[in-house]
Amino acid sequence: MQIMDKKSPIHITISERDDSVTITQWVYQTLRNAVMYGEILPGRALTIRELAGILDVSPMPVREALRQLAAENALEIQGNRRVMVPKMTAMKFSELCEARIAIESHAAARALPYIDRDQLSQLRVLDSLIDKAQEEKDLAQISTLNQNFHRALYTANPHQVTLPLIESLWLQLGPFMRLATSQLEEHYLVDRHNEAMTAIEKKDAFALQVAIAADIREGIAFAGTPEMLHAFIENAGT
Amino acid sequence: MQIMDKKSPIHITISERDDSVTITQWVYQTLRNAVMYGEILPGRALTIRELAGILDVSPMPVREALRQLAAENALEIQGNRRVMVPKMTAMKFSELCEARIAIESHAAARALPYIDRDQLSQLRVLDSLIDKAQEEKDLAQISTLNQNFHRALYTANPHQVTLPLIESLWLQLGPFMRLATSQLEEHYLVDRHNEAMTAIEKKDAFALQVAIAADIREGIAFAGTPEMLHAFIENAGT
DNA sequence: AATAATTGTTTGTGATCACAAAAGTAAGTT
DNA sequence: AACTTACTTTTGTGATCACAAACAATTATT
Repeated sequence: MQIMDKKSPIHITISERDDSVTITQWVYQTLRNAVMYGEILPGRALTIRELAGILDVSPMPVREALRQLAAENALEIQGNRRVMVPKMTAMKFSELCEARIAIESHAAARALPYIDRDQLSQLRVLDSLIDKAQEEKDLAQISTLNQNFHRALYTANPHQVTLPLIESLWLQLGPFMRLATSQLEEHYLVDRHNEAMTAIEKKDAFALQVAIAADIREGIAFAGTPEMLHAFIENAGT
Repeated sequence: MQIMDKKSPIHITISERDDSVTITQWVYQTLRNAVMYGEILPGRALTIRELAGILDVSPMPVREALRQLAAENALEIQGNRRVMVPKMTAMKFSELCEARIAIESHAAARALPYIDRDQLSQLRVLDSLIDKAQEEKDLAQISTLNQNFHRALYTANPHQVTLPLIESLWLQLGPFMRLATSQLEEHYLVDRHNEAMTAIEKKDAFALQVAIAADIREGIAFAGTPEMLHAFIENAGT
C-alpha cells in the first residue's frame, strides 16, 4: 500500500538474492553498489523503513547494513541520527585523491615482493582486458577492470591491512567518479598499467609507485577542470 | 541467573552511562576501549548474549556495536559468523606499523598548512604534558597523550578523510601495544614530539614527516626485539 | 498576516520472540 | 579405546512490537 513519495524517488539496482548469503549481507552489497554507482544522491535522507520497503525485507537487515556502511564512511550519520550519502566538496575530493595516492602507492610497494608467476599472469590478463575495454570505449567496464587490477596487485601481499582502507576511499569517491564518467563521452586515458607492469617485472618499487600514482591522478583527471568538478559537486549537493 | 563461564572469563571496564548517548553508542565505546586496552584476548569468541549479560543490556545494541567494530577491523567475523579479536602475527604487526607511517606522515603533511596559532598552542600543551608524563614514567598516560597529540595534528586539516583510517590502524595495534607496554618497566623514549614541533613551526613538511615516522617507529620499538614481539604474539594467540 | 504553540505523523532505538544453523555433549558402534 | 552418530544446547539471524524523540503540518495567538 504505497501512498506517496515525499522526496525524490530512489531507484536501486536489485540483484538476485542467493540463499547462501544472509539477508543482511545481500542488503549490504545492494546498498554498497547503489552508493558506488551513484544511484543515491548525496544529501538525500535514507530511512530504514523506506529502504526496507524498496528492498522488500524487514527493517532489521537494513539497520545493520546502514550501520556497517556508515562505519566504512560510505554513509554519514548526522546528529539527527539521519543517514545520508555524504556531500562532496572540491577540497574533500582532492583530499581523497591524495590519500589514495599515498596509501595505494605504499600498498603497491609492499605487495611487490610477493608477486610470483601466477599473480603476474593474472595481472597481465587484467591488463589486456583493460586494453580491450579501452578500445571499445566501455567506460563502466574500464572502471571495474581498473579496480580489479589495483585490488589484484595489493592482495598479492598476504599480510593485508591496507585494502580495507583503500576500499573505503574507493567507496567515498565512487559516486562522483561515476557521476563524472557518465557525463563524459570523450576522454582519453594514457594506459599507465603497462608502465606498472614493466615496473613489476623489474621488481622496481619506486617505478611502480610512480606508475600507480600517475594512474590514479589520470584516472580522476578526466573529471577534468576544477570548474567541471565543481559543477558536478554543486549539482550533487542540491 | 548466571550459571557458568565455560570459557575464560571476560573482564570489561565499564564506565558510567550518560543518558544523552544511545545505549548502542555506549556499548560501542565500552567494547572499543576493551579492545584497545587488550582486555579481550585475541581468539576468544565473543557472543552477543554473553556480552549483553556482562554489560547488562539487551542483545540488540551489542549486535550493532559488534558489527560496527567489525567494519572498522577492530573485530573479525569468521566464516562461522563468530566474532573475535583478530590474532596477530609478526608480519601483520609489521604491516600495520608501516601502514601507520605511510598514512600518518601523509596526514601530517596535509595538515601542516592549516595549523594556526590556536592549534599550535594546543599542540604545545600536549607536548609539555607528554614531557611531564614521561618524567613520571606513566606509560598509560604517555600512550593516551601521544594519541591525542597525533589526532590534534591531523585534525587541523578541516577536510578530513584520513583520520578514520588511522584510527582503524590504532585500534588494530592497540591491544598489542598495551600488552607490550604493560610488561615493560624500563623503556626509554626519545621525545620526537619536540622535533615535530619545530618542523611545524618552520612549516617544514618533509622534516615533519621524518619526525612523525621516527615517532611511530620508536613508539613501537619498545616492543623491542622481534623475539619479544614474537613472545607476546604467541601468548596472545593461544 | 507572521510567528509561536500544538497536534499528528514519521523515524530511530531498544526489547522480545521464533527459528535454523552451529557447537557441544552423550550414547552407541566397531 | 577411537570414532561415528544422535541428541541437546547455544548462537546468530530476522521479524515484530513499544516507545520517545524528531519532523511536519495545523491551529492558535499577537
